[in-house]
Amino acid sequence: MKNRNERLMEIRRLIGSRNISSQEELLRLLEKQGFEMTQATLSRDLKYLRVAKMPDDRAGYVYILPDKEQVVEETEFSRQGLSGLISLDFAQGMAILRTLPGHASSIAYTIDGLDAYEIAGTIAGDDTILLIPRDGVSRSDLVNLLKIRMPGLIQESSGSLQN
Amino acid sequence: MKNRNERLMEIRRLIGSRNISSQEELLRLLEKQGFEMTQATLSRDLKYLRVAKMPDDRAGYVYILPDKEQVVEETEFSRQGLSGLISLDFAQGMAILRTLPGHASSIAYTIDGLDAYEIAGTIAGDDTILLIPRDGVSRSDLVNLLKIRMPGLIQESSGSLQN
DNA sequence: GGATAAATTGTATAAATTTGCATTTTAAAT
DNA sequence: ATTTAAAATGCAAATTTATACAATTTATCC
Repeated sequence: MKNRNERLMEIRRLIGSRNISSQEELLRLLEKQGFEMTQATLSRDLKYLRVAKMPDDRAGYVYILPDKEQVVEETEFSRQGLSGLISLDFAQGMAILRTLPGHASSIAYTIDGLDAYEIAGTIAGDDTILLIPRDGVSRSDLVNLLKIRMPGLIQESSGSLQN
Repeated sequence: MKNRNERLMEIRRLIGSRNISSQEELLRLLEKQGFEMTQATLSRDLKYLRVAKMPDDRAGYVYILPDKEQVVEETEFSRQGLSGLISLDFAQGMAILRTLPGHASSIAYTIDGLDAYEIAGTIAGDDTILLIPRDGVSRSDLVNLLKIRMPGLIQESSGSLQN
């Protein structure tokens, strides 16, 4: 199971970091990183990750990540098994964090442990965390807090889709 | 050439107004509107319009417009008439739906299936749903959305629905 | 108008993606 | 440790999408 999650993260990282226009192409990149799998599995992974394929002037078609603020990369954090964050989104003054399956509560637990003033509380499901900031706390306040106090959790952005 | 532009507009309209998951399906809808064409041309049109195909929980795959705006359409919820909603309230910019015991997740599931822009996400417990609207979405926007796309869910007589 | 170039489309086919089914792997239960 | 259930994966086939090429339509220029 650990392998699959690592693979999912790597897929996100690759798609976020360059223009990829077919599953075969992505498959080869994954092989270079040591992941062995078939195109069929990759198709399922992309579906799971909600990766869309969009027409593009330059490359013909490119894969794009569905989320806005987001992406994660392997760091000390993920080596400790603490990461697993897929995306970070804001709505109605709150933050919605999507994670790999089963990772939400452990991440939320760690966030709670920060005892940060900025965070009023969190609610975690299986793969989603609702983070409620205190009144007056801005998005960037929150992002900065997480960047500083939980390095590795949030990675820099990449392309986004609608919404 | 006038025909092509009309067709492109109609394609945008159709994609924006409902969930379409294959070019064949879209092709049939276009034929109903009096547009005659082949799948090859449609493929080119979609590329021209930069329409992306994105995985979706309910529908498998859905075409989405590169920009924004989505229209509404009737759902199958109306036929099922399986409400179970008790009340709808607003607090902290969010909507709190109370349901009959055990009904929350199924209703939330259906709401999620709408893929409505206005709704950033939902969290369902046993008899409560927390619905998080996107920034800028008003109470009446939300109520209207639910009235239109999930007819039968909200009873006009329900007391707590003042906009 | 008539000739020519550019754009659009259909046909047929290639390429890419998804999926049913069987198998293997992993997790859970006793 | 065994058994049982659930999840993940590969393989092969089906489905879906993209495209090369030829034919057609539309625009442009004289």
